[in-house]
Amino acid sequence: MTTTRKDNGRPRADARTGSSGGARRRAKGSTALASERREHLVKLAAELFAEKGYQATTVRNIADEAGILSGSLYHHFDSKESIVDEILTSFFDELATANQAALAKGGDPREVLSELVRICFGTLIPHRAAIMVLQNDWNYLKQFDRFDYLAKAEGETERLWVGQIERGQETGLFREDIDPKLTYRMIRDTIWVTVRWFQPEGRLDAEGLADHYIKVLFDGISRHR
Amino acid sequence: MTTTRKDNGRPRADARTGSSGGARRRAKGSTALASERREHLVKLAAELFAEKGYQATTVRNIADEAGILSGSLYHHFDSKESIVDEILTSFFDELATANQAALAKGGDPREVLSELVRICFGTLIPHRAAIMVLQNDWNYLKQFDRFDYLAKAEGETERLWVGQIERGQETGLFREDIDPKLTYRMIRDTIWVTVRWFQPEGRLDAEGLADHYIKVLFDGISRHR
Amino acid sequence: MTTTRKDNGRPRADARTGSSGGARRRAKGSTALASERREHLVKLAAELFAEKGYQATTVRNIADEAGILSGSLYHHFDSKESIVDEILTSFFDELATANQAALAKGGDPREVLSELVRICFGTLIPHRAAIMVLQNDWNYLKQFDRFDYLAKAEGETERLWVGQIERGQETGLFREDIDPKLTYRMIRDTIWVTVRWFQPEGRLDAEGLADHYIKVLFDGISRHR
Amino acid sequence: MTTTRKDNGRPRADARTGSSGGARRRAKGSTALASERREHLVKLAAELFAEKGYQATTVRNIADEAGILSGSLYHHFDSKESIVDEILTSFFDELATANQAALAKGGDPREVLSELVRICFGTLIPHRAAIMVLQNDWNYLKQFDRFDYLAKAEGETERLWVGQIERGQETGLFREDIDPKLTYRMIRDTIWVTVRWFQPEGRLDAEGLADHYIKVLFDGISRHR
DNA sequence: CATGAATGAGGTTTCATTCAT
DNA sequence: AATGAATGAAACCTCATTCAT
Repeated sequence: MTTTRKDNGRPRADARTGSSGGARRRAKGSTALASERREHLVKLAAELFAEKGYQATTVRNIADEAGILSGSLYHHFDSKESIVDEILTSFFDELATANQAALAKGGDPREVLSELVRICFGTLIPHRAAIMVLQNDWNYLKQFDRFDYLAKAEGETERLWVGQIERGQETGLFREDIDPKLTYRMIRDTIWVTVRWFQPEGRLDAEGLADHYIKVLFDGISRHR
Repeated sequence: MTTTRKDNGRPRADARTGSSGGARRRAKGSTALASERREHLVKLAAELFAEKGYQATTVRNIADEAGILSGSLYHHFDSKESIVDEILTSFFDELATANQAALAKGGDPREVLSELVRICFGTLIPHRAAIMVLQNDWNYLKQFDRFDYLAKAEGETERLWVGQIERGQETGLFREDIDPKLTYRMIRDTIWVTVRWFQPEGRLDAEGLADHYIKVLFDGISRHR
Repeated sequence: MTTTRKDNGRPRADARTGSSGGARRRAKGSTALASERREHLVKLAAELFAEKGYQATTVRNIADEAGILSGSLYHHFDSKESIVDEILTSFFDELATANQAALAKGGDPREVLSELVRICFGTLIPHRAAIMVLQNDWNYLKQFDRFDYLAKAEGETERLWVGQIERGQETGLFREDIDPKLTYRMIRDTIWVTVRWFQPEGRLDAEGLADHYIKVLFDGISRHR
Repeated sequence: MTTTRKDNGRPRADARTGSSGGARRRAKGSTALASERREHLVKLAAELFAEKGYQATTVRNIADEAGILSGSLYHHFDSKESIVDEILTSFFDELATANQAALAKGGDPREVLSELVRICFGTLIPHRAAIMVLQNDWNYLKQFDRFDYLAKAEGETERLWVGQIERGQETGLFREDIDPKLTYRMIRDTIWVTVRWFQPEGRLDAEGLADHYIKVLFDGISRHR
């Protein structure tokens, strides 16, 4: 996972070259340093993608930011797509891991759901770019086979959430008159979409946001006696 | 408002065109028919923008869909921007009008807010494209001075909603421990973002969605007593 | 066959666009003129391909020759590949037709073979570029699925020739101790490869070349009795 | 000839390097081993050139095949050109030597010509790559001054062959009604071009091919009484 | 002897837009 | 109202080559 790679770990559908492709080894020394440079570039790209959008960010923009020529980027990455892929993969991997942990920890559905919400809000700062890209450019990216895995990952997450909501209904914790799937989607969207206006330096930090949302989510905005 | 126009009625801060571009409108013959053709083209463009995104949709895509050549589109529109402008303006105009009406009708904050929510969900179908563009491409479009008016309109809407929430808190209808502005944003985002997955033919129609959401919004997902 | 087209008549494997692609009609008036311009460009490209090779010729080279910008070429053609495709298709179509005609005319194998040889030499001038490209760049072009049809066409031609040689052996006209397939290949290559040095203005024209070759082919270079 | 060299022994008309590049050779330690490594690399490159063509083969392809990075190739070679140069030189040197030997051996023109033909076919396997490159990429390579020597070498070979054919006509061995130069070219091309489809493991080996061709060449494909 | 990073030039292609007809 | 040709800028990407380490 931390080796120097150009193909982002996923198999490429590179039909044209065909022929040999035999010798692409590399395993030597400076993996760590190479990775550092690479990660730096990814970070620069991520910021630009978040700011201007994936499509509107040119590879020259990225290269300029890094102080190199656009062609030089291709020493580190296969393509513009593979940069964004790396950003998204990193996000999804971390999210999946955290979700699994929350589930493993156990607790009643309300506790689990709270934890899941907190996890989501918790990614807002470290994975701001990934979430921004997903919000703004997913519609564009989804057309490429390369990103099919994202839809799959989202499907699994949905199952996880919906499962908890249903369990909550069965155990009498949650109202019966809400649709689990619909509710999940609204929760999900409500959280992620905050990335558009959320400012870490603002009045509320991510945790504060989470608390606020959990409050509203479970009990609504009405005053209950 | 219904004349054949190329400049979309709004003054543009388009430095490039300089001073000459002022008087390009026409007043010729079949205004009505021309307008019809124009609206048809806008509708085609809207669908494409919604499907593929504004940036990813080329003027050729639009022209192809209309069965004409891309250059011919410029008979009807100044630019690609002015097409999307038209789509967005139409949406915002209608929304503002409806909002004003809801306010004028009066009622307690809970009733007004319910109505505002219903209005939002009500635009999901007729203005699907505009909302989709706003969700996916706003980050890109906002960089152009031309679309500054959208941010302004949004600001006004915010004031309107926040006002109602605050009134609800003052009159004891809503909890004191929620942040009005934050709450507004979450409501707003939650509603609009549904455009991404909402399918009119699905289990729930827009009205059903609205009912569901209002339920959760006011009372949360927890079972009370 | 003579309509204005960008896709060269063959289906493209354009997976990415997917979506709509509905309206690419065109059937109107100036087909003839459009075709003229297009054919002119093809001719310019053909000359360059013949002179410098397909790979070494840039679309900018072609555009320069035509006095336009490289991007403008894409108003007429899908891609550089489709230009060369057009050149090759035109050659193969004509050759296949002529071959069929020669076969239909009948005659003993020696007569038919003579005619086939003459046909090949006859294409040397009008289809110089296509033959040159086939000689020099086929190894490169064959890797693209798009050109699979060329290999198929060549296979059919081979069957045709080999059939005649075998018939010649059966009827006692040709020696039994030659391999029909091998012989065909040598004849074929010997003819086409002349395109590298053949000069229409030289001592021998294409017909002279053909006569000379037929002489050697049937009776060898030895003096017989 | 066997020293480690980067400039391939031949003076380059390479204006770019200017005056400095003259003294870059090395005379250090393991000349023999270095030479071995070098030859190995040339062989790898040769295979790729033969398979994909010179232009289409990138230095990265070659480096990949060798399991090193593309930049590392420049430790062994001046440039991509000097690699192919080495391949071609080796072929031409060997061919010239063999041709001289055939001439020195003497015999009547038919015997000499047979031997020359056999020599050509004999290079098909050991110098497959060189011949392939000459067939496919000569048109491209000839534009560089560096390869002028190839045209010169070919000129000498032509004189040699044509001389034998003319001698054969004078001595009554060959028909008078064939053009010596034309005939030479056809023989030459017919032989070399087989490299495109010749498979050592196929029905006929190189010698078999030579026999077949010599048969047809001298006596034609017709049955003579 | 090799790496890893970068250069710089140039490649094909895209696309909003213009304009004479 | 539309065509068809072209522009011009810019996009992504490739690749031979250089060079400090």
